[in-house]
Amino acid sequence: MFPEPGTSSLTATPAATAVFTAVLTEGPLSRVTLARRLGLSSAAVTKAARPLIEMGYLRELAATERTGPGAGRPASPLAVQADREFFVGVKITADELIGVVCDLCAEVRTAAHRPLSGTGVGDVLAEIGRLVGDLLDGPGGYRDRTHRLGLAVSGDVDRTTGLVRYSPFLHWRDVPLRERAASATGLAVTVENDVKALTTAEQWFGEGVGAESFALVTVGTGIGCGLVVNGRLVSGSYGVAGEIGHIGVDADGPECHCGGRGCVEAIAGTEAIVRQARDRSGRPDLTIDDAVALARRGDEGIGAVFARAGNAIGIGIAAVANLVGPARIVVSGEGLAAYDLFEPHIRAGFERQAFGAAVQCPLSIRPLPFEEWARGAAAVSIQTLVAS
Amino acid sequence: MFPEPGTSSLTATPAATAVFTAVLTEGPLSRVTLARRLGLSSAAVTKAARPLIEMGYLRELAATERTGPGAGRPASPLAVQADREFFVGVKITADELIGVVCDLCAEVRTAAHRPLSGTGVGDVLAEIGRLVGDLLDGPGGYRDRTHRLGLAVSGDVDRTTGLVRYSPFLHWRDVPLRERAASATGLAVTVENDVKALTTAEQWFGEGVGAESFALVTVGTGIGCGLVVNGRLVSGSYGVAGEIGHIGVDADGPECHCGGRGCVEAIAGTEAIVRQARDRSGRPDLTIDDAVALARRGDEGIGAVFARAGNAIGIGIAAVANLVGPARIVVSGEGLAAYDLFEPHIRAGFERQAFGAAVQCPLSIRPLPFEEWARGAAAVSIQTLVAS
DNA sequence: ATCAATACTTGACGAAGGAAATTATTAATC
DNA sequence: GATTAATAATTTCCTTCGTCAAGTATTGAT
Repeated sequence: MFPEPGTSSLTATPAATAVFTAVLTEGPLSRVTLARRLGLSSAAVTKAARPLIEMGYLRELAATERTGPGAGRPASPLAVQADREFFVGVKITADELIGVVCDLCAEVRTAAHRPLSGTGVGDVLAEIGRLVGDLLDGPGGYRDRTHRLGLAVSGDVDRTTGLVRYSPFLHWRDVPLRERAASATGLAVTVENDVKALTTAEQWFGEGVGAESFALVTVGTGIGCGLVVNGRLVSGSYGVAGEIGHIGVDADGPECHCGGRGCVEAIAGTEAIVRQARDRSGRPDLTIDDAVALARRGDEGIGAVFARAGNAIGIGIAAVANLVGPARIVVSGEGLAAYDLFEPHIRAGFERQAFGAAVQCPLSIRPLPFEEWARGAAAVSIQTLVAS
Repeated sequence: MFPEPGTSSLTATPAATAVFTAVLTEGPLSRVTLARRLGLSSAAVTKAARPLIEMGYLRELAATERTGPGAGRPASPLAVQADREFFVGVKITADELIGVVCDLCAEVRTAAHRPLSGTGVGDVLAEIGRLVGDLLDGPGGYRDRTHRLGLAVSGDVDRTTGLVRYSPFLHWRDVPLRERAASATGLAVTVENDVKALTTAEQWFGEGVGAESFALVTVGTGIGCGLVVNGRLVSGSYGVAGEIGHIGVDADGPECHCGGRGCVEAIAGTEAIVRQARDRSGRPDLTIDDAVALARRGDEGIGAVFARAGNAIGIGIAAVANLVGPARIVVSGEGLAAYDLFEPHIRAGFERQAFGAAVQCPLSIRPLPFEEWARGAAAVSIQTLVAS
C-alpha cells in the first residue's frame, strides 16, 4: 500500500529518519557505516532500516553493485529505491511556470514550461493544475506513485503554514497557497521561498551534502542568498534572511529601490547593469543581451560595468564568509549566463575582502539551468516526506 | 558530595538538561509550565527535577515567594540555587587580567584586576594562578564550592580542545591553554573566544534569553560580532565568524590592515577614529579621549568623524540583519564609552540599509562594563557544567 | 577444512518518557 | 464551615527505543 498523502509517517522514530536521510544524501551506505556515522548501534540501524525496506523506500544493493573485496562478510549497502515515489516541483515566476517530475533521489525525470497570461491567483492555480496533470499523465506513468507537490515562489513565504505572505513579482499578499494548490491538484503541497528551496536542494542533493554550513548565492534580477548554518536553514526572525543583494558595499554608490545606498543589487542586478551599460554606450535601448555581447567583443566601457558588478558581488560574498563562515559557497543564478564576464571579478572581490582564513572557503561559480529552481521545489517536498 | 570537576554529570538525561537550562535562563518556573514549554509530560519534569533538587542545584520557591492567587493548588516553582556552586571567569588582554567570581546564575560576586607585565604564556598562567587563588580565598569563602574556570581570549580559539590557535594581541600560537590553566589552578577549565563568550553570556543570562537568534556587536579597537542562529552559536568553518569589522562598506574607503578596503573597522575602529581626528584637527598627538572631548564640545570636524564611524557600524549591522535576520541585536563594547556620539548614527545607518521588515529588529545600544567580559568567561564555564 | 575477520541479526534488557489515576491545595459558592 | 471546581504535583504502570551480548552469515587466508 502507498501511504496516503499527509497521513503517512515514513519514518516513525528519529533513528529511522536519520538512517533514511543519510542514505538519501550520502549515497549507498552499509549498516555498520551508518551506525558509526549516526552514533547508533548496528542493531538499531538494522531495526530502523527493515520497515523502510519493506515499504520499498530502501533496497539492498545487489551483489554485483557492492564494493570491492576484503576479509570478512561483505557489506550489503543500503540504497534509496529512486522510483519508489515521484515528486512534482513547480517554480512560479511572473510570466511562466516551470515544472518537473523528480524521483526520490531528486533526479529530474520530465520537465515542462508554461507561459502565464496573468498573475491572478485563480489563473495561476488553474494553470498549475493543468501543468501537474500533464506531467503526471504523460509518458512515464508517474500518476500512481506521486503524492506530493512542491511550489517555489519568490518573496516572503511561510513554509510551515503554506502561506505566501507577500510576493512582489506576483503581487500576492497572504495567499493560502498550500490549501488552494492541494485542492487544485489533489496532492500534498509544500510551499517554500524559491531561494530557500534551491538551497535545500543543494544541501541534500548537491554541493552542500555533508557540510555543516554553506551558502548559495543567486545572481539575476535580484541577488539573493540561502544560508545553512549548523546544518539548518536560516529563516530570519522577521521573514528577512539572505538578502545579500541589499548589503551596502559602496557608500557613494547608486541609490537602491530599497531606500539604501550602494546595495550590491543596485550595482550588480540585471537592471542596474543595463542602466549603466546604456549610460556608457549612449544607446538608450540597449538590452542585457546586447551588453553581454558588447562586453564579450571587448568593449571596455561595458566590460568595466561587469567588472564593477562582479566586484560588488564578491564583496557581498566576502561579507557572508566573514560573518557566518560557511564551509563552501555556491554562486549561481540566471544572471550567470554572463558567467565568464563575472567570474574573475567575483573571485577578486571576494579574495580581497575575505578576512584571514575565510579566503579558504571554496567558491563554486557556475551557471544553473532554470529547471533547477523547479527541482528545488521538488526537493523540498521530498524533505517534507522524510520529516513527516 | 560535590561532583569532581570533569567527572560530574549534572544532568544525566536530555530532559534533565532541558529542565535545568530552562530554569537557569528563564527564572523560576513551575513544573507544569516547564512541561508545556519543553514538550514533556509533567511526570517527566517531576522525575528530571528530583535529582537536581537532591543535589542542591534546584530548589522549590518558599510559599512566600510564590506567585499570586488563583484557583487550584498553587504552583511550587523551581528556581536555581545560585550559591550551590561558584565559577571563576577571567578575561585575558595583552596588558591586564580581569577576573570575577560568579554564582550559578552568573551574578558577579567578586571582581579583581591584575596588570600583566608581559604576554609570555608562563607569566600569564602564573598570574592567572595567583588571581584565581586570591579571588577564591578572599572574603566570601568560595574555594570549596568552586570547581570551574572559564577563560576568554581574543583570537582563534578551539573551545572543544581548549587550544588557543592564534591570538594576535598576545602573540600566542597553538597554546594548549586548557591543560596548562587546569594544572595551574586545579580547576576544570573552559577556553573560549572573548566575543563568543560574551555572546554566550547574553544568550543565557542577558537580552538573548528566549530568542532563537540574536547578534552581539562589540565596538572598540576591533569591531566584532557574536551570532546565535537557530539557538546555536555560529562558529565558522575556518575559524572565522562574526567578523563584522571586515565587511566592506565603502568601495572608496581607506585601506584596512587586513588587505581589504573600506572595512567597517578601518573607518570606525578606535585607531581609525584617532587617525581621522588627528588629520582633521592637525594635532598629531591627539588621543581618543581628546577626540571624544572635542566632539562633545561641538567640534564639527571631529563630530563628522564619529558620525561617519557610527554610520559605517550601522551599515555593518544592517548587513547582519539582512543576512541572518536575528530577533534582536545588542551593540556594546569598550568603544561605547563614546556611546552618545555613536548612537544616532548607528541607528540611522542601520535603518537606511536594513531591508524591508529587517528594520523591525530591535537594536540595544549600551555601554558594557569591562568586567562583563570576565563574566562571559564564567558563563561559558557554567554552560560547560550544564552540558557535561 | 579450518580459522580469522567483518557484516548483520536476534532476543533480552534497561531506561526514558507518557497516560491516567491519585493526592494536594487553593478559591468560590452555598 | 462544608462542598465543589480548578489547578499542581506525584505515583504507578506501561510502551517504546535503542543497547548489549550472543549468535549467524559470508568472505579470504592458511
